[in-house]
Amino acid sequence: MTMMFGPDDLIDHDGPITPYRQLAAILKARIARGDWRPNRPIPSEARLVQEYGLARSTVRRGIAELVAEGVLFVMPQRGTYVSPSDSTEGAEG
Amino acid sequence: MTMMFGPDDLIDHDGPITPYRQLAAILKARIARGDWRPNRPIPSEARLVQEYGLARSTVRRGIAELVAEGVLFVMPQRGTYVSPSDSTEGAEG
DNA sequence: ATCAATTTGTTCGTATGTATG
DNA sequence: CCATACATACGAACAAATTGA
Repeated sequence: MTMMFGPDDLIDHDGPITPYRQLAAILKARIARGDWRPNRPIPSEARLVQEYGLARSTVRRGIAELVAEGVLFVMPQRGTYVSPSDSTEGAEG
Repeated sequence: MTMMFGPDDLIDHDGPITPYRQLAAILKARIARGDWRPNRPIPSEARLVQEYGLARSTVRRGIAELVAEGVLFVMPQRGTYVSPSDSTEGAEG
């Protein structure tokens, strides 16, 4: 299996895949990798803006993608969190 | 081998070859020459319209020709990209 | 209660690019 | 050629709630 994304992967603004989809894929990969655990917050939108060099609207779009997938959930004025998974977790808990 | 087309080649509107085929040949030559790399966008349709003095429909027709050949691929609302080739491209990454 | 910093929610404007007529 | 529609991206500004001092 090949690793598609990493924590320090950069966004390819000229690539065929839209930046917000690239971000969604990167965040998804980082979650799967365990960078952020269930019920734990991911970096703030502002932090992701800095880290990946994207506009905030683009970051929000990428996050919205994962919220729609159930990977993330948002607590307004609090943060964006990794959804608790029903199958993946529970091993060591 | 001889170089048939170049970046600043012009379209011969009175010649026996239709303009859209001339454009397709020009673009193909420029890709082979390395003007645009795999997974990188070629100039926008509007840009090609200006550069070669063609109608947009003609540009689109020429592009469609190369898409059919697998030389280019289009990402809607994003751009037209050079297909990643397995044999035509150079060894240098 | 006041102040400041942080974080998500929302809207507006501008630009680019394809899709279609 | 022009006009319209849609999708995407960036930038800026403001609102609302949270947090900590």
